[in-house]
Amino acid sequence: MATMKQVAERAGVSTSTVSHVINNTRAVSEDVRQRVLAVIDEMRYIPSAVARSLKNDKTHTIGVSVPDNTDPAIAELLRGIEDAAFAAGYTIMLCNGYDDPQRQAAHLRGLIERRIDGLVLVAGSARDELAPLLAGQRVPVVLADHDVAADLDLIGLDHEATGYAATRHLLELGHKRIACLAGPARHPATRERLAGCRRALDEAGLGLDPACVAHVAPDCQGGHEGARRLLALDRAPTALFACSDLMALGALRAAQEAGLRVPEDLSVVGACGLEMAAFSTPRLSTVTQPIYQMGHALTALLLQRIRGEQPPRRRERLRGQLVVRDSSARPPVRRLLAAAS
Amino acid sequence: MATMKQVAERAGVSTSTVSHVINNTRAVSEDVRQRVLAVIDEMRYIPSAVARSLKNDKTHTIGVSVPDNTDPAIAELLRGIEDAAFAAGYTIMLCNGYDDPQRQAAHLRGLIERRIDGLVLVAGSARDELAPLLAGQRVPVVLADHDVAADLDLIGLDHEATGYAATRHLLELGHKRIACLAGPARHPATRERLAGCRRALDEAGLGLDPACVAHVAPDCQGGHEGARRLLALDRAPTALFACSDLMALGALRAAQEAGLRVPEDLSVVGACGLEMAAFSTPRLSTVTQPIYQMGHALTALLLQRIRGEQPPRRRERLRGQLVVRDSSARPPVRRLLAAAS
DNA sequence: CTGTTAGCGCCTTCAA
DNA sequence: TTGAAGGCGCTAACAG
Repeated sequence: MATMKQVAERAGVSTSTVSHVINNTRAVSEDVRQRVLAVIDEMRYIPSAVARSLKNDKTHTIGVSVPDNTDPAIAELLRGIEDAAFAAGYTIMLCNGYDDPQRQAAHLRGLIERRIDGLVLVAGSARDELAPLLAGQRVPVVLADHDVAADLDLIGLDHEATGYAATRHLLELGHKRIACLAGPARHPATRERLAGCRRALDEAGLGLDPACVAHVAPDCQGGHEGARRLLALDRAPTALFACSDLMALGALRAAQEAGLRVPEDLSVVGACGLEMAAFSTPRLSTVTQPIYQMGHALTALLLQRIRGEQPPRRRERLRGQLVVRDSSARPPVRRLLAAAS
Repeated sequence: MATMKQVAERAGVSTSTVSHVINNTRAVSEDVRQRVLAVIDEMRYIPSAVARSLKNDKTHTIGVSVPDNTDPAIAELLRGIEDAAFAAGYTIMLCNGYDDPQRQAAHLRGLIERRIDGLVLVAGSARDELAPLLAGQRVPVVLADHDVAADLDLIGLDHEATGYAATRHLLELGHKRIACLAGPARHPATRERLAGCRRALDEAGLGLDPACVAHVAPDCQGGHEGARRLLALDRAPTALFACSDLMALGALRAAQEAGLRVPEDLSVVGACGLEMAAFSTPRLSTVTQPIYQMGHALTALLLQRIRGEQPPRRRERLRGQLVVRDSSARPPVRRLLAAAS
């Protein structure tokens, strides 16, 4: 791989001249510039960002640590991050933690070794392991959704509001017996959505029956299992709030298998706004989440910090929007009467 | 950020000694080693991979260029790549090309500047722009699925076999009028699946009616539109082979809206093996694809090349497997008769 | 307008 | 068992 020195020799100039034509960093006579450019082209010279980084103490690379890029929500976040980063000339280093603190810590260390300019962290459940690593270095860090430390920027989703909105919707349709299909209890997002659900129920004077909460894996499979369990309850719910669309899709299937029609016998509301949730049968009512924007905003903020600007500490949670489609409707009359009696 | 020099000073030794305790690269007396280690810990020293890279001409980083990480198949591939890379101590640099040659070329250049040790390339439709860049450098490159140059390793999917298997399945059920919901015609994968479909049809003496092929965007939306078009045909098909599960899901919805029951009135077979395709209503019959394995194998191969081993040029296409679920069945009798008349 | 030089942080002979 | 020194490829004073 050609080096600047070789280019300089071949063009009969000094390396600094080559450097300056490349970076437009000082006046160079036109004929020299042309000659240098020609040699660069001829030798297919591409400057080494690693040498540059060593000199400038900047890599123009940002680390992104996520639990699992296979989760559609994470994939969308990643896209928002990558778009913003690319527009600013930055490249992404991607790490999947799989909620494994060991692995996450190892990844983080690798990123720091590689001297990333900044980090977008979706901490998952493992906060404690990362704190010491982060503390020692002064790498700008922004948090996506999962909180880790109060003195870091955080842009997340307002899960409580999401849970509340979904549940209110069900309540307004007339449902009295509402169950919640929740993700793993250790995930804060799940807990918050559940809290929002509970608040709506409390306000309606109904309360959330602990038996009506199923904690399962946050995917179709999990949603399927959880819904099956909930639908087998003695006083089965007439409506389900699933904390994610994937789980909701699993629930739709469980309802189908139980011989229940959605929405006639059972209403289901999800949360996330996946594209395919608009194409399920029935089309899923859901609370969309501005995930792409979250990734984009997060990255824009991180880049500000990297540039040394000192925007005020940002801590906010974006709100989604209820989209009513075909999976939610008024409760069946019989059940309604039964519940009222 | 602490440097090795600072550590050396604080520990009262030379930098070379520090280097050697870090890398276990020559004998160091136990007390010195302990002292150095203590200082490292105290100063939270983390060695700089960029300096190391400059010296060793290795970054332990591999670039990954994909069309769009939001596509579930790509996300899965990415996961396979990341897993294999992480296990070997490598980190991923992710780039989304969005099928935009300009952007892809810019990304590739960025990766080369950063001196990635190797590249996993999902070329999308833009091959020509990348060739010159690749040619100049001698970065090991492995191709995922999309072919670009014959002298590069390629591990892909056997799309032809996939199309064939799906169509055979439909044929064996007794369908005579089979349509194909295809992705953009410029995607080789689409063309190959279509070719497999055509071969099966030809073998059965039926042939593929051009009117029965709809080229649409490879997502739910596209599948929905395409299916609507196909189902509105004069002699509507009794079965649909969708070149991806996402499109198949969209087709399920279109059928529903057209008042057709799946599989009683219409059979649908997808391809990919998404988790959620097992939870749709009805559950989708599909041809699964070993995408994770593809990513894993590709990366293992790339790492071999990076290490300088010279495994024989590899060119292969992995086969998926037909999974029959609930979206495919024998054609409706009336239509069968109509088609036969 | 152009060249010389000193390092960025690390590894690695070569000496001691 | 340890240290000194040169150099990886590049940038940025500092001279000329």
